[in-house]
Amino acid sequence: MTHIADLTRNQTLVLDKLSRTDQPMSAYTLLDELRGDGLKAPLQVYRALDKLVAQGRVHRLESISAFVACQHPDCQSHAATVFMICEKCGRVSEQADADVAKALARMARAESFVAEKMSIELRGACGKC
Amino acid sequence: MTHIADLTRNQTLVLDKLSRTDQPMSAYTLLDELRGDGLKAPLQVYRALDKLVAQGRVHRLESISAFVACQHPDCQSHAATVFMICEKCGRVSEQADADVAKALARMARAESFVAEKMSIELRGACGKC
DNA sequence: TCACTGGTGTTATGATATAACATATGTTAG
DNA sequence: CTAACATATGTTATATCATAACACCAGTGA
Repeated sequence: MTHIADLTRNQTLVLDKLSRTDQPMSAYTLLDELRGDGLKAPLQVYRALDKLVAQGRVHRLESISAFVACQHPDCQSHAATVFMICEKCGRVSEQADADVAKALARMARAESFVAEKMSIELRGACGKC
Repeated sequence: MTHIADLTRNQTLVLDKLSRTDQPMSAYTLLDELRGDGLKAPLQVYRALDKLVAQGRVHRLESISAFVACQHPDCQSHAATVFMICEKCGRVSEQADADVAKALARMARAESFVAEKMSIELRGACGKC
């Protein structure tokens, strides 16, 4: 049922880079760090990111225009995904939560709103900071 | 020029413009529409927006890099504010919800995370579309 | 008066993202 | 096989979003 598509070279480079850090990265930072691997233009990174995000392997943090590798074993779950972004150390915690999902589903229903994408992002200070 | 409350001229221009539409606007769209009122540079708009957002009179929609006037009578409430953004007609519905706020507060507590800002945005199709 | 604060105006620049077009490669139907 | 199609890629240029830096001015309070 869950088909894992094979990644192309550029997608692999981007996902590998994101997976090896615990912090989100901007598309241009990714590009800079992948120049040694032959990437030269923003579009090469953005196209790879588009695919990875569509597959759920990478998430875009809207509030900081950056990307993180999915930390979640199964991102196909129907629970809402909440990102807690530490503004001091930059680290991001990704948590799914059924209560949030239920409350949002109820709100959407009340408005006859059909949600296709959702982003829930908290910014502040993590426990270590 | 009639100033609203304690707002400056530029802040008043920006808030007026945002209040007269039911759709979010980008900073540059605001600038274009306010050129007739004497605004000439992006910073004039961004500075006004910064103040208005800090006061809670305007919200920034992170996922679409746009701004909306607050639709909420009392935005000082402690409930989480959820934005439902229709990708067809562009209209935005702003709703506060205690259940969402509680669930997010519980999650943050569990991680010892201290949230300073939060953004909750659903994108999809509204009831009319 | 003088320092301080906050708003304004202006030019320049930085940061994020996509358009448009050319080329290549793999898959599939005829 | 090969024509048609879909998809990935490379490249240049451009669009879109946001801030840095500096100068000026007006109000406030010691």
